[in-house]
Amino acid sequence: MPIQVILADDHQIVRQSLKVLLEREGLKIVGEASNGQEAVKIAESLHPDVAVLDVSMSVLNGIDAAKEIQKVSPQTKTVFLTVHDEDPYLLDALRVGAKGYVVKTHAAENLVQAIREASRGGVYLSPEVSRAVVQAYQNKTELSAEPLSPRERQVLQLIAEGKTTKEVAGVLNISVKTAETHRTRIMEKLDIHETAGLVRYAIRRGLVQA
Amino acid sequence: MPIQVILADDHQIVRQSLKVLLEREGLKIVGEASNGQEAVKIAESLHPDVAVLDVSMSVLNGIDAAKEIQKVSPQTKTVFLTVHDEDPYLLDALRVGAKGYVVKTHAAENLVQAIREASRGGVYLSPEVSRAVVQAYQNKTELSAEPLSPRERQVLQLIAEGKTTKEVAGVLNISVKTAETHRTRIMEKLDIHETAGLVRYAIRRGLVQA
DNA sequence: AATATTGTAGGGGAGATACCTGATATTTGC
DNA sequence: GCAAATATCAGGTATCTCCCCTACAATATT
Repeated sequence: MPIQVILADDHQIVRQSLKVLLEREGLKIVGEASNGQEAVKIAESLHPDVAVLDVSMSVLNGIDAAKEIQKVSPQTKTVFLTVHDEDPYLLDALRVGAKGYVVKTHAAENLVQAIREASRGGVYLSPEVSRAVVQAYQNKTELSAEPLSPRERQVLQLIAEGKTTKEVAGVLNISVKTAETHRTRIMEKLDIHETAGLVRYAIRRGLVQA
Repeated sequence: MPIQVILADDHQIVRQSLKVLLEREGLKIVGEASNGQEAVKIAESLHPDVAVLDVSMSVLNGIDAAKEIQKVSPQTKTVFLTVHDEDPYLLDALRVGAKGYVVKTHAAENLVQAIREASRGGVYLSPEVSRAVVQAYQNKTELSAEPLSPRERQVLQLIAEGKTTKEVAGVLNISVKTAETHRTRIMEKLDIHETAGLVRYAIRRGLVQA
């Protein structure tokens, strides 16, 4: 039985291409998502073996999506596929229990290998990033903790994408007042007190692209 | 005889995937490049019918690469494949004689169509961007790489730095209403309607740092 | 067991933003 | 030289932001 995979990437062309490539390798793409929220939904209904997630996606980023997916479909292993080879992204990924981390500049074989490895319970990291992990382990380097909770990060991302508080509430299916509370707490924690500052912070953190 | 294509994208995985997809459509991928400089080299030696170029690439970006390719292989048509759907990028592309402009969030069929169209001397633009071109033509607006006046750029920068309209007025020694007017016109020109969008634009344009 | 954090929700209010209309003087471009 | 763009200023309004406060249940943490 082929390994069942879902793909989440906000670029449809990339998704379609990956699908063709992965299916040629004998993997079964059972679902596609153009953002993290969609990915969580289809993971919940399809319970795939592996979820391949881009880190930077609109509405809900890959990291937070992975956390959600763990809850709604614990057997699903997560493999990140991303353009970011910087430590913080990798460490975030590991913290949410990633079974694979593949940088887009690398060969497609890496991704295939990561999916296969993840599906049988193993872990696969792109060469450079595994070097970073070893180094962090050796130095016992603590990762600078992101002060925001997952929900807050999600709200921040939506704000940075230009959503009003009302729209944020709509997307997340919560009351406007709750969205406002999140917003307030984000500003408090980051000590940033205007939208512009939040947007710049979100871009630095990679929650949204400039 | 199949259309001969070269692919340039700094993400190997994306390139490999696209290759598989395009070849399934009967196109012949005769070369690959991971940056603009490489793309120029292989265009020079292979003289493909079409060069598919990502706009953002290291070493030499897609726009400048296209210019070079025109010189070393005049018969090669250029199709841009990019994540950017903003006017300035499109304009740059058109200025260097692009025969196609496809946004990555769109379906792969668009890319295939663009390549086919370009190879037989036509032009193909993704729906949104062609809308922008038509609009610009109708309004006789210049699809300006920088549609803002110096003053507007200055105001935008202050906004992106987190200043309120009142503060902007203070810094520039103009009335709040004038600052407001500038803000309004900036939004009009850029077709961006929230602060968050303005900030992202300003960062992309390099007016402020994230 | 006690405390802190998170996610949820609400009341109320001052100020900012976004959009509408209008105007006038100056500079710029063809 | 005259039209277009630029920079200036103003009144009005609906909506949104940002801040103050409270509250409670579910987790985490200690």
